[in-house]
Amino acid sequence: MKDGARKVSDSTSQAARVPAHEQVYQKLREQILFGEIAPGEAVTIQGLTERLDAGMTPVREAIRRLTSEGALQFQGNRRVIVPHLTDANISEIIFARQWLESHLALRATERATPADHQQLTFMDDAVDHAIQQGDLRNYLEMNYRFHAKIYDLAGAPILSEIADSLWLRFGPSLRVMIGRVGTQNQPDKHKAVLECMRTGDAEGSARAIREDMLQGMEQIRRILEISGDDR
Amino acid sequence: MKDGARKVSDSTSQAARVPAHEQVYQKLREQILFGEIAPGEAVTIQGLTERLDAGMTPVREAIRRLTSEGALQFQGNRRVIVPHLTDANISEIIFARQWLESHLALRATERATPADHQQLTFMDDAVDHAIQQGDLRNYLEMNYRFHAKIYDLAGAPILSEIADSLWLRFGPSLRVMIGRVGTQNQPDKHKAVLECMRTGDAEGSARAIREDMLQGMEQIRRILEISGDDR
DNA sequence: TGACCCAGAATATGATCAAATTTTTCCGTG
DNA sequence: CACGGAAAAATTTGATCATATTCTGGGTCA
Repeated sequence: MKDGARKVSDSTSQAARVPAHEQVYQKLREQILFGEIAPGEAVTIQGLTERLDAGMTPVREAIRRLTSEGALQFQGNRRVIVPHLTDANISEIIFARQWLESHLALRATERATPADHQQLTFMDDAVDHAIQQGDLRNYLEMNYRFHAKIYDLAGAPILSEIADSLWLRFGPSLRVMIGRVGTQNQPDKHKAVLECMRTGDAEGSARAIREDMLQGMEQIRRILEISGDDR
Repeated sequence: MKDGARKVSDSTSQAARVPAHEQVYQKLREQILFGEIAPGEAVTIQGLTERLDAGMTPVREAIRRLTSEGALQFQGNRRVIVPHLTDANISEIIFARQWLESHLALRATERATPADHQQLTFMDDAVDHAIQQGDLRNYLEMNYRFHAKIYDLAGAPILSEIADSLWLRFGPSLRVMIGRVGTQNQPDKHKAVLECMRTGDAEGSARAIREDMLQGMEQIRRILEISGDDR
């Protein structure tokens, strides 16, 4: 009954170890994180089963997970959307990230090895490259990976998860903001962070990361304030 | 084929508006939060379908949600357990709760009305009552509700969610701790918090809540340190 | 001790039922 | 005669379950 043109177990040869619901989760997560789904846009189960070529159950589970993390939002009735950020939301996120990013950067600086410094430098170069190319999607991804690497280095899994989940909340709006302002106008403090990490200046890293974060978040706030039109 | 001895829609008469996966989530969440499932204990899908008298799909979704929130943990293979807390975990939770609880208490103090003060007083009385009775389960629940009410008053949904998810992480261990120490030896700072809230001393509330939290968390750390045996 | 087999548990699909939104139809009014 | 709006039909989408399939772990036998 399941004869021919299905995709039984050939998907990625040896990637069969990863359960479907996990794969679906990862894919959907990235699509939200990097703004492929706009704030306010609806996410339907059946739409995703086609879009991601998956069954209904795995999609369902992925949606639940992302809803828990604040990346998606129940819409009273049983619709699910990518939430809009309110001004109050942004304030909360800024408040939380001030603590989180500073602390994680501080710990990361203390624990990072030269090899880690090099990896971070590569990532930052990739960010710069994406900026030059005006490659929006790649900019978002590389910028995220830079920060995510720092989270990872901090060796604080719980705090890292919280930071990650915050990123999921503002990711879609970040994309809107950059889409309007352009990648060119994105000054970041990554160079300063790298310098501090190399010299072991943990406090300095924390301060630089905090400023980097604030720049971005305030820019999001400004853009979303002006244009409440993206619905 | 759906006629006879099934449980089609008779479960709770008019509670049909709440989806099953939501109900299952709430129930399982409480069971974890109030320590009915011990750290290290396995949680099986089929076990829950019986335990909560639910279908397999809703149970699955509830487990995914709780896993996202850190209340459950994938065990490499496809087992799911209530995670053990490590010493490092506790440090992270303390760090996070220090700023979260303080900030939420501060905001709550600024926004609370006399009616809210009264509700909090009732809740604290319930805590005291549970302590006198030595009613472990009720103590845990009322203590949680006291804090949750403060989160609610703060009017900061994102931060509240984070605080809630942290509670899910240490809930099971809190139960272990109190189960060993007894409800009697649980001094709390709730009275001080209430007094500060009534007089509008926001900083004072923040400090008192922070101390209350620290007391509890350090006690958990101490107990778990001594006895690595609960597995 | 190591390989094999079996039981049980988890993953994943498709079918089926229910709810909600959208579209269509129809009637009354200006 | 056209327009607006309410009611009803139709379509779309979500919720749940029964079932088939796959994988893990443990026990047994050589």
